[in-house]
Amino acid sequence: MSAGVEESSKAVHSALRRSMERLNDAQRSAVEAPCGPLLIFAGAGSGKTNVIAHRIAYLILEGGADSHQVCAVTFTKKAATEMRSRIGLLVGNEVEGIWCGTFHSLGAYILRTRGHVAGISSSFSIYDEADRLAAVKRAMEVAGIANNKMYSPQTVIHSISTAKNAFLTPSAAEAIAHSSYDRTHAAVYAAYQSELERARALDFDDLLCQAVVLLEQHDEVTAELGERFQHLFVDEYQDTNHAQYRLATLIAQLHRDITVVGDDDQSIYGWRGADITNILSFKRDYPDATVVTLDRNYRSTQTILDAAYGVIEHVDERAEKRLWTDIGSGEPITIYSTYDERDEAERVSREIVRLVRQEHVPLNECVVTYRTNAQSRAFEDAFRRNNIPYRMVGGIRYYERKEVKDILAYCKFVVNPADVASFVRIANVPKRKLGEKSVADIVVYARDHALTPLDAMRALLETPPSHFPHVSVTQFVEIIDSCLERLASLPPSELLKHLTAATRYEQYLRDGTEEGEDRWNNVTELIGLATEYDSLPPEEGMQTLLENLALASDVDMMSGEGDAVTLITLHQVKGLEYQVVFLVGWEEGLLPHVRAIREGTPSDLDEERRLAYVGITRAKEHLYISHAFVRHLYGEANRCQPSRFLDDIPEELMVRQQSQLDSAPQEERWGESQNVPPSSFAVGDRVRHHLYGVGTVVQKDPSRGGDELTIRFDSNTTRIFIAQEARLERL
DNA sequence: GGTGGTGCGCTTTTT
DNA sequence: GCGCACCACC
Repeated sequence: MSAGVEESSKAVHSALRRSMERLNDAQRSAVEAPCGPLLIFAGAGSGKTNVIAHRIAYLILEGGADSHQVCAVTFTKKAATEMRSRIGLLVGNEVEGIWCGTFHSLGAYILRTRGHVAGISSSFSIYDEADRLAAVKRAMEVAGIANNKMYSPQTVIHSISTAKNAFLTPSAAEAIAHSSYDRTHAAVYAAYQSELERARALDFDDLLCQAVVLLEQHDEVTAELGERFQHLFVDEYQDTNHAQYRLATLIAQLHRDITVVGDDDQSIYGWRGADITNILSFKRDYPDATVVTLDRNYRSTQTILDAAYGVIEHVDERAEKRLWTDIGSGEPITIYSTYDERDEAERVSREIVRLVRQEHVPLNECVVTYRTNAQSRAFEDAFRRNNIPYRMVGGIRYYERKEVKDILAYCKFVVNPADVASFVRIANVPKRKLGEKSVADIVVYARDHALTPLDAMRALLETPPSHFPHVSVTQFVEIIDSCLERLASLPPSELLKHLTAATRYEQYLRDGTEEGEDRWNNVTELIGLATEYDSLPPEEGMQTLLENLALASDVDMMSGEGDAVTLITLHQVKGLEYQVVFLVGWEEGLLPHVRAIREGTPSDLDEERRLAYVGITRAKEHLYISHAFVRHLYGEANRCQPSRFLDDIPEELMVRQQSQLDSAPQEERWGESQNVPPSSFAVGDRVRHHLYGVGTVVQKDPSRGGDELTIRFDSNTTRIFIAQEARLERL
């Protein structure tokens, strides 16, 4: 080692020591805990990522561990990127050796590099949700099951996913089925799985489950991997499902150096199979485990923490902990009682404008968070009306746009010509007179002769049946062949350019409309994205590009550029923090969601509660919570009661702002009031509403809480009001 | 085989 | 209130 390198390594060491001086006692004990099982209960805003980064840095710099033996698993790619850069600040270039990624990418990595011992092709495709749906539909056809109310693809997908997470093979699922309903699902599962095998494709569940099966059946691979990843770190442990739990356990089996970090209070993925008992019984799995609780919060005011505690303390099964801070109590929480979702969005918009103008809050520090994606609409409209820039996370994802999916499907098909889902998607895009019927024929021929769709087309061109679209198929095969020839030599971005040229995709999209331009822009954006993989060996670059896009989440794609308010769901906002947080739609039926109330178990309600908790703890300084008395769903007006969770926030922490507009007094809970005298409005009356302007009463229905008036406004919008509540002015 | 109309079902949350 | 699936017609 040269003197220069030694010098710089000493500098890094002292940087780490200086940085560790800033940790509190609990954080330091977590960082310095000896190798071996370690459980860190890390409350919201307790400096969790910082602690993991320090522990890994400490392990490498002070403990002499090789960075190549460190594996850090997170829940999202964004978290992985964040983790990697934090570690990099402490250990410098050493960070390059660390394996850092999501559980699904870990599964993909294991299967690509070692799957061959189980007969898994290293060029397998990853089927996303849409591919999976299409495959289930094909499987239902093959199994002769009609798509009806009894057997919808959605319920089948759910059954298959549940079966996979329980490590049931199709035949095992069939064996334990004790109703014709279950047997039918098992039959579709079997057809679906052979559909995937033929396509050399794995779905999201397979990435985890098949990796586990591989390790369980091949001790030598487990041992090799255990050596490779001697130090395992798992973030968001409360969100791990059974398969992820087993994967982590298998990797850690050899060296037993596993650090898990999580917060049972932030477990919100139970519906997706996450098992909160994984974290609660870590001590049972590893009796010698060290347990550290981080309960000092560096993010929020005490008011916000107390509100959060008020909501979470009612959860039955939780590890008791209460966050504290020395930041001070700060501002009270503002509660907005609003008329409907439009009013709610308008109030939030005006407050954002005020915050920006008067309190100089950057828009980037404002977030609006809701339970369901559908709620974003009212806010998009209001923000556009008020000229407030916003960015929306989720909704129509970039990589789910048709044109992006089409181009990616071409790439997937070139990399893996067995990929039926991709083939079906692109066979006739752009239109080349290769219709549904012919495509189906090719797929069936491929299935019957154990060929890839590509080879099936070649065979069919040799001995074409009657009415075979010879010219179209030849054209298509030529395009794919031209890409195949270049796959090993052209970098991904160049191959994409060749592909768009060969398919005349630009001409196809740029039809002169503005929408066409947008769509072509999405394609060029994709080509730009692909250049990031150009430095890898071409084929590997393409493989990695496809894998990263398949496993990217919305939050990963969220750009931090530009000054804008963020619109995001409660699930996706976990892990993020903002100066000002608006929690909207706090109504019975939305939060908690009807499904948790109606057909759910008490633990489903607890999960809703934790969702509320996650929302509250995102706020650094200002927290606003709003609810509406009327909410439009499926175009219909629904009366709503404020969420029960509002009752659990101590009254002295909040300031209530009733819409002075059009709602009844707060004490009077909606739906409780009876015998409201009929209103004096009649069909045909001309009225004025302060938000919607002038309109005509077109319908009047007496209801429990007052007369429901349907009013058609001159602006052409129709709204339903409760006559006694809405401040309507007769003209 | 492609296009355009109608009707139905749907919205939790996502790697 | 919208998107998608199905069907009738070109």
